[in-house]
Amino acid sequence: MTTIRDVARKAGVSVATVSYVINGTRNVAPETAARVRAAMEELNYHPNAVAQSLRTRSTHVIGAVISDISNPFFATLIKGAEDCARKNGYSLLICNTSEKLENELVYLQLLSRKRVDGMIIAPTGKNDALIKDLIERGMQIVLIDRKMEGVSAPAVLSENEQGAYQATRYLLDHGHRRIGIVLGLPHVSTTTERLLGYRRALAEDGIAEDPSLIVYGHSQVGGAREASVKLLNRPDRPSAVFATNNLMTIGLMTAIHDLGLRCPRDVSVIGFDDFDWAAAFEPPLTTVAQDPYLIGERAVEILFANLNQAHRSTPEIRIPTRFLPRGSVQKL
Amino acid sequence: MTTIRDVARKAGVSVATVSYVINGTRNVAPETAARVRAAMEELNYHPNAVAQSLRTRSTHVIGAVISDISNPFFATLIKGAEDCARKNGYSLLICNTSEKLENELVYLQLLSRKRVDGMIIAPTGKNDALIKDLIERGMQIVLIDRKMEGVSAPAVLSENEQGAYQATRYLLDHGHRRIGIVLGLPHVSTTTERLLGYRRALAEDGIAEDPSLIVYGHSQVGGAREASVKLLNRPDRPSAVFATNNLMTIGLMTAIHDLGLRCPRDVSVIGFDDFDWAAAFEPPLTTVAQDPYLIGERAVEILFANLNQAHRSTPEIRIPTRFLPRGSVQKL
DNA sequence: GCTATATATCTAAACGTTTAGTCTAACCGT
DNA sequence: ACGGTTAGACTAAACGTTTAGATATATAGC
Repeated sequence: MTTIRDVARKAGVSVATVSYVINGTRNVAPETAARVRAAMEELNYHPNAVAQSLRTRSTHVIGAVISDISNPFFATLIKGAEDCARKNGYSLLICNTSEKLENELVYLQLLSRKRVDGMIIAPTGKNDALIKDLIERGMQIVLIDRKMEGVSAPAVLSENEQGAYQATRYLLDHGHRRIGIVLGLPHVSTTTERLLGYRRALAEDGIAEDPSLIVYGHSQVGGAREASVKLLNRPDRPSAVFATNNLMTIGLMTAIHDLGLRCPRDVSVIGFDDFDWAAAFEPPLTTVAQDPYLIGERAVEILFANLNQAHRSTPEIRIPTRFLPRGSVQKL
Repeated sequence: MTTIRDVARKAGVSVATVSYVINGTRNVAPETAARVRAAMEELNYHPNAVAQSLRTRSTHVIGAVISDISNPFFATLIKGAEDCARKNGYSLLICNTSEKLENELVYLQLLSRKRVDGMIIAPTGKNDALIKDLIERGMQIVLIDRKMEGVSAPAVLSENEQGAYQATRYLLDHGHRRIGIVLGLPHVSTTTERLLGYRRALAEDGIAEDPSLIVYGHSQVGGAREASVKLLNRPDRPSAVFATNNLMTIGLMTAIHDLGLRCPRDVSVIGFDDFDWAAAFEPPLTTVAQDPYLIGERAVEILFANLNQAHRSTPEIRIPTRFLPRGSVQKL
């Protein structure tokens, strides 16, 4: 690999001068600059970003800690984050925790060692200690999708309560009284917030909550399928089910299919999260659409804003959801 | 940030000794080691990976250049790659080219400057020069999903020709004679290979190729929808259509839906790529399933193998596809 | 008791940049 | 002609590690 020293030698200048023409940080005579550039060209020189990082104490990398990149929600979120990062000359290092606290810990340590300039994190939820510690020692962190009580970091989240409320409200307005809900992981904020919205709508109509209608799929398709089967096999089967994320929705639809039921004839469905295929197949799915791309984008925007300010702000940004009525809900 | 020097001072030893206990590269007396570890603990010391990289000339990062992380195929591939990378102590830097040559060039330069230890690349296809150049100067590169003629790098690919052949064969066996095909990007190897399989099956039955049945969606849902609408609006509409990747499939299904047609009653469909939702909605989609997770995993396995060998091998690995007959094809 | 060997530790140079400080020569105004 | 300014270039220290080689001390063999 050719170094700045090689370039300097070839151009007959000092390494400092080469550095100045690369970065434009000081005046250098036009003809000298030209000679340096020619030398760089000829030697096919590319500055060593590792050395630059060591010296400048900035890696231009931001770490993205999510549960699972193969989940379309996070994949799209990361796309938004990456697009925004690249525009600002940054790259993204991705880390899949699989919702395991141990993985999250390992990754946070790793990113910290790699001296990333910041992180966006969808926390598993049980780990405030390390995150707090990182923030204290100056690491820039933005929470995405989920928040954590007690950590003072910006967070970019969906309007979960409102979205879930709308979905439930819609079902109630269509005459449904027994409404099941398939939730994801018990202890993350998205789950609790969506449950809250569901409850608010029910309460509004004076419907007593039936605990047997509230089931957890633990954010896995298989788990959602099992939970849904149990839910749908009850003698007093709900007439409608609200699945609170895309994996839950797939599990629920699979269960309906496997039980030989039809949607919406036998059971109405609303899903949280919208994707291309939701409209293209039968039934066209009624969904509460989140905007994961925007979440990712806003998160790194905020990260950069804080990176350039001495004092950091810790806003809680809420990205609105959109309710998309399609064909998976039947009027009773 | 606390440095190795701080630890050394606190433990009353030289920095070398601290380094030795961190890396276990030389004998150090047990009690000294204990003292050093205590100091590290107390100071909450985490080695600076940037400095380590500069010195050891290894970043433990591999670059992943793909077209679009929000495409589930690539998202799953990246998951496989990341899982394998992490097991070996490596991280993944992701780069979305959006199928644009210019982006690919920028990213390859960037990764090269960042001194990644290797790259896995799904090339846009028109850019052999830079990739060849990188390989020549010692960069470890593994091609994924697509290959490039003339570059001597390992490649991990699906059995595209065979998969497409099977799908077409299946349609022929079900009595279809006019079979449309919706292809992705014209110049990438996956497209040409899948077209080849389609042709082989048709030729086998002595069916003359009808160019009007071969359309391109340019690997975008919108493009696929438009192309499909044109295809299905022909007076001599094909009785079956083969969509050669997941985006094409969604575009095709959307077109069918928008035209008020029903699948499989009016038109039979087979898709390339299988995903959770393909089985859960109506019609349950008959697909040729790829194994993107395995592609990603094998790719970084090969990368690591070559990283540790003086002489590198450049195998072309083919990952088998699985044909999954479900409900979207009608017998004529 | 002496050499040979093994063990534990240290010194200092490197990895490839950036950048504060210094130097030189040219230019300017008076 | 001379001090003051400026433009352009250079020197060298620093960023935080690793590691080859030197040094010192203990252990063993005879």
